[in-house]
Amino acid sequence: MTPLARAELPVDTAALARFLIGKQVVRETPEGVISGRIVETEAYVVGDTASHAFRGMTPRTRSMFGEPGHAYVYLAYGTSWMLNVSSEAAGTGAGVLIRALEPLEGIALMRANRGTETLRDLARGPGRLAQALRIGPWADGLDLCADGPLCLAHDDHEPDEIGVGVRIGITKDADRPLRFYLRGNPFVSGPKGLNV
DNA sequence: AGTGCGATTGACT
DNA sequence: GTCAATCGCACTA
Repeated sequence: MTPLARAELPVDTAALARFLIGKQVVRETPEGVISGRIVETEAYVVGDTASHAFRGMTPRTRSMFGEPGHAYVYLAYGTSWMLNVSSEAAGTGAGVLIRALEPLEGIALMRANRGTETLRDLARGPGRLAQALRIGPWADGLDLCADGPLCLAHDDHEPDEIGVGVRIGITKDADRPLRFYLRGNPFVSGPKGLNV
């Protein structure tokens, strides 16, 4: 398993969000490897009022302002951890939210982490994804382009058709087409009809 | 120091 | 379909 090289990541946030569709997230735990294919992402771009980075760097968002290809992990609604990939040049705050995975390896571990047997529910949604991979605050700032407990990787799978739509669950800047997903993939989150 | 509010989820009608 | 849980953060004063 070779991590994605930082040099091959598109600098532009929306381009990176699209690029990451079909790539893999690989999680190495003491119990074994967990991996999944990225089937849904959202871009939080420069100048985006929906982005946590919009008002400048804060203690929480510092990872969005570092080198690209690092994890930005935060807690949403006091209940769910979110995994993002930092984008743009160092000093610029932007990132890509990984919203859903198609489980590949370590499915038994994912079931144990999630407390459910339902394959479709293991990593469909950003909070579920983080729970399935046991991603928490420890991963904030981690380099995702290096060997380690969590990284991004290539996938040999044939590229499917990528759909574009509006982002889910936000109120500000809600009309921008910054959500990317694999058309028709059953592991894409969101209300029915948003993955067609 | 106080307060309002989410880049969600799961339980329930 | 509706709705509460839950808490760290950023904004106001």
